Amino acid sequence: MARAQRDTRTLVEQLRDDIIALISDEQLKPGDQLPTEQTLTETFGVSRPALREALKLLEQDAVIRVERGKGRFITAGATVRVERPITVFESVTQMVRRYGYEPSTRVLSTAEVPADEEVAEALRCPVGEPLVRLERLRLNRDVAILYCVDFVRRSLVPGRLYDTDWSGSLVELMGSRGARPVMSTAHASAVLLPEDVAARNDLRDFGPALLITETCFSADGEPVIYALDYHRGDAFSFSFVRK
Amino acid sequence: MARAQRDTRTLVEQLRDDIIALISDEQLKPGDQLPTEQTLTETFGVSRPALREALKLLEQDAVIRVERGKGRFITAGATVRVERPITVFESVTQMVRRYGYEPSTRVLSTAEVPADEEVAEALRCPVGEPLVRLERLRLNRDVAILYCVDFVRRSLVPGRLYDTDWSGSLVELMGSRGARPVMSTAHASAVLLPEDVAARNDLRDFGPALLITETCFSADGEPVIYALDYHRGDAFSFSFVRK
DNA sequence: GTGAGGACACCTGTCTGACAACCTCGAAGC
DNA sequence: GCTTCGAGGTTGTCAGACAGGTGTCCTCAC
Repeated sequence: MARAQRDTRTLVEQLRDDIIALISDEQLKPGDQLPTEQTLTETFGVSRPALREALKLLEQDAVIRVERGKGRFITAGATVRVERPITVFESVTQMVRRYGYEPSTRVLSTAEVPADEEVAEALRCPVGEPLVRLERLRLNRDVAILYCVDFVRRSLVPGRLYDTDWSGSLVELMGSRGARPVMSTAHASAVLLPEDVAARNDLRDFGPALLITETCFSADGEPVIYALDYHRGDAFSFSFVRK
Repeated sequence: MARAQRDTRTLVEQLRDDIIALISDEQLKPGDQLPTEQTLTETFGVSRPALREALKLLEQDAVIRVERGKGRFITAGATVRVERPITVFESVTQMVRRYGYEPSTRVLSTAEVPADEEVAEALRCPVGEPLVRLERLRLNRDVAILYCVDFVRRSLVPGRLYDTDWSGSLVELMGSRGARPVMSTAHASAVLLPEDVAARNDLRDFGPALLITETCFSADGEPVIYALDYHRGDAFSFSFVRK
């Protein structure tokens, strides 16, 4: 009862964050014991089930470890955190801005193409399905930092291709069409720009690229965008936690 | 009570997996409603608190979404899964094997070096701290696929450097020293092999490399290994989920 | 004095029952 | 036809209780 209800989050989520704050405040280190359930319920003024749900979340997050009959203990996961990991979904546009770039976008080409096997599998559509293929380049102060190829189902973007503004965030665009991507599966590898692309766009000095091949899904689980993003090697570095 | 107790996992964890199985069995799709708490407690023969803890875990995993007063619904996260994502910690040795390679390891150099600023910050030790610098190459059928540089505190591997077998998994080695890494923070970027390394080891044709810079932590939260792993671009591709 | 055993306190795991807050939808009243 | 109200369904939260594992300390037998 000792708890403000302004917060729209559920009690459990507040509790989870409160406990993290407590670990930080008390400077608890890996191996240290967390206060017992009874103590915590009293400190936070909540019931045991609510507290236990919050603790369970932290346990799944590898922040704490539980030993029956003994107690709960801080693990290494409590100290190992990274800001804005690549595993949090965001649009390429957002990501680029977050890196401090304010890029201009150059639309290299838009075309209606039939789905080949690779794209068809990713977008779960028949081979030959009409798609829009979008080819773009993002430049920061006239330096190309990102070369992107995107595929979306033609049926999701009806109308004439040149009536649409393709220079903004594709995620936003799909969002306005009622199919906003909210998560994705991705693969990362290191490549060079395709030879013809480098030649056509004067990108010989692009250097090694981090290629992220990403299939974006909308809230109803439908694949919406299939994207190949070539990140200039010396312009991007992605972080993540492994546990 | 309808539940086998052989399983050493806690009831909640079994429940979480049971619910995932149920989603799969019933072929529930994103947007579909999950059975209500009451229904689920009856089908699984468990209490509501236990069930709720399991549901909370799935909620955190973005498998389900809850709307108060309405019910729980499947989200895209239920369908979007990836096997063996890069976000699960494992040793480089394990990872390479998982890719189907059976590489030989060539130890290029071992040396005792003082920590420079970059490494000192990662390993949270003073600049100048004595470290072991280990330089290795992994070859698959005589093709170099991975070039690794590792740093560990000298104090963790006492004894003469050449008395230690450095050709195996460094994670295992540290494990036998009581400091087994269990998680890490990592950064990925695309680079070329350092010029001198390529020259010295006849690696001109290595091509673009996916560089993963990783700090590995032991269970007690101490940084144990600082590693630079250059993955040959055409030999590796890492997958992960973003949500 | 010493070692083995048991009683007990402490902790987490699980269950039961209850009430509050929120949503939907239909029926009653206007 | 429209609005209002209320009943029923669903999740959010709480209180209390018992079960089972762990560690400690005391006692008792030797």
